[in-house]
Amino acid sequence: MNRTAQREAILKELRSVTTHPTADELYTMLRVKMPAISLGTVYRNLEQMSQAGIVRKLETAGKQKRFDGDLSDHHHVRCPICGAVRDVSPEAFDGINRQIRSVMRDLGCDSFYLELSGKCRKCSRIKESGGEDAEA
Amino acid sequence: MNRTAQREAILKELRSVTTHPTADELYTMLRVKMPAISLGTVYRNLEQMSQAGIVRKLETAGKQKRFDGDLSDHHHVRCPICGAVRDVSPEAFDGINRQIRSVMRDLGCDSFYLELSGKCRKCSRIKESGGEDAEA
DNA sequence: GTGACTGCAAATCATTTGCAGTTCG
DNA sequence: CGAACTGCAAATGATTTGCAGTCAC
Repeated sequence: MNRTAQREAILKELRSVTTHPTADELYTMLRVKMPAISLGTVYRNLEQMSQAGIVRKLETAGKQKRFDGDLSDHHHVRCPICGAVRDVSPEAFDGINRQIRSVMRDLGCDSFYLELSGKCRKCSRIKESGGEDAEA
Repeated sequence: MNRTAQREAILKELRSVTTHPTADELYTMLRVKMPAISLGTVYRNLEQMSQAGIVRKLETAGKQKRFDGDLSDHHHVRCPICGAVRDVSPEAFDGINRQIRSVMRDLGCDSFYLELSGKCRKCSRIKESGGEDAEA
């Protein structure tokens, strides 16, 4: 894998945020500094780096994939209204993860993905029915 | 919600299998008995019934959505090679689920999805590199 | 030099939607 | 009858891919 300005910019941008952006959110962010970058390149590099284990492609619900530059072992909360994803601190899951891994061993599984669902701050504020910018 | 032959056929078909079919797998299965049914109708009804809580739309990884007619509380194992989804018996997760729910309470979350990853029987047989009908 | 990579545009694939004609209650 | 539903076909949205020109090593 070669070093290219685009790849480095993508990785740097992804690592600088905790928002688990989608490919095109990243594309929009990147264009500020690098106006000529193309969406295809963003997709290609994210895919490549996730294959290489440099970034993580999240297996979240919702149609757009989200990416995470933080490779540490942690889980996510996804807002069912707007699709935003935030991290949960891993400590609370220490024991739980251990137990899940033990069950996995019996089942011959090799990894798992645990996603919580809970409204984000912004969407909690929006009372009832006033549903704005919804996602799946 | 009206009673229609299509809706009943879809629900009956979905409940008769444990394969967690995608909309178009279901469409193919249904056409045997009901050749005139359309894919759009299958999609529309699955969406509707999942909104109504009659069936479950799985939040699995992979691009195609899968559906489950079994509403009982259970988790899934997804084959990373072919995308097939199978159930895991809920007993092993009794204690784990309880602990997760307790953490969720602290975080203000209201549900969670846990997906294991493990090769299905068929894909395990395929040695190395002989990768056939892959999915995401 | 050549293989990896880029921007661009067209292609693909799953899913959704508009429409005009049925069917259910 | 009126609302909910259907089949069909066209539209949408995310992602992928083919291509011709560039860049990294």
